[in-house]
Amino acid sequence: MPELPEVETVRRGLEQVLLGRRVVAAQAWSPTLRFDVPADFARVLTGAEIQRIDRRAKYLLLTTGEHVLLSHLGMTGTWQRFDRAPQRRKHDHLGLALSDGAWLIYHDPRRFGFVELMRQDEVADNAHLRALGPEPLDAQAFSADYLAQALRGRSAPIKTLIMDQSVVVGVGNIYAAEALFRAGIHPRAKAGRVRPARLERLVAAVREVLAEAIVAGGSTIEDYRTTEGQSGYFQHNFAVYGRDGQPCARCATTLRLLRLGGRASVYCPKCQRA
DNA sequence: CGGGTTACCTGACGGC
DNA sequence: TGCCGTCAGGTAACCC
Repeated sequence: MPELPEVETVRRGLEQVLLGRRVVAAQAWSPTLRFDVPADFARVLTGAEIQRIDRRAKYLLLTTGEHVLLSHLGMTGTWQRFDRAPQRRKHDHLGLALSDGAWLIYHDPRRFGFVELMRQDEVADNAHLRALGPEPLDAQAFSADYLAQALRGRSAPIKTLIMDQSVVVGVGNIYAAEALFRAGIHPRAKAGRVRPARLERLVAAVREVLAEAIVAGGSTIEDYRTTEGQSGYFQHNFAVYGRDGQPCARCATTLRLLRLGGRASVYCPKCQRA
């Protein structure tokens, strides 16, 4: 589900919910998500004060005095706030009771998400975080020059590689498709052969589409919700994602569907060229 | 190493 | 109604 704009929206929501409150009780109802829930989840978080909430790539990092809770939402994970202890629903896996009486619940039907606990000094070499590429909204780190160097010599489709979190983070299937449309690049173009001027457009398009989607609170296809349970609304602005068979908004050509690495990839055969 | 496929899990939807 | 196949915002583990 959630790509960078959705995770960033959740991060902002969690700041509202958590900062300045204490976790008075923590519970893990499910022993495993994608991976095992840490056995000391409840012990470590009970009594903790969350001092900061950061996002790196599609990961959320909740920092207490000593520990960091790493959370990835997978495809269908949500962190949702309730005014008071809610009735436990199917697929509610984790719960945090807060000092203001609110509860924060991690809900994830497919259980592709996961949480991990570590000490602050272990963050830098955490296996999930270590190999990540630059943040796309960091203009210094994610430049056309950087991207050209990262893609040099690579024959995989450009779409596959901009979704590769070691090349650039935060871009998933929706925003890859949207950014490639905006940049006029065919999703199957061989990554190492895309000319510098077009990489320049792609870098700009990635940044633009992500920034617009953050403003819109992300995109809700089905499961994604903010901490307040709201849907995002960027899905109303999709130019290509989920629109195969419909006319291109720019040139009216019928949008086509490709499958790359098992992922649906919709594009305009006229506006997007290899 | 790079590139490609499969697996993880549940639910929704379409076809029969 | 129900069964079966397919698909879904991600990523890690395999294979060659």
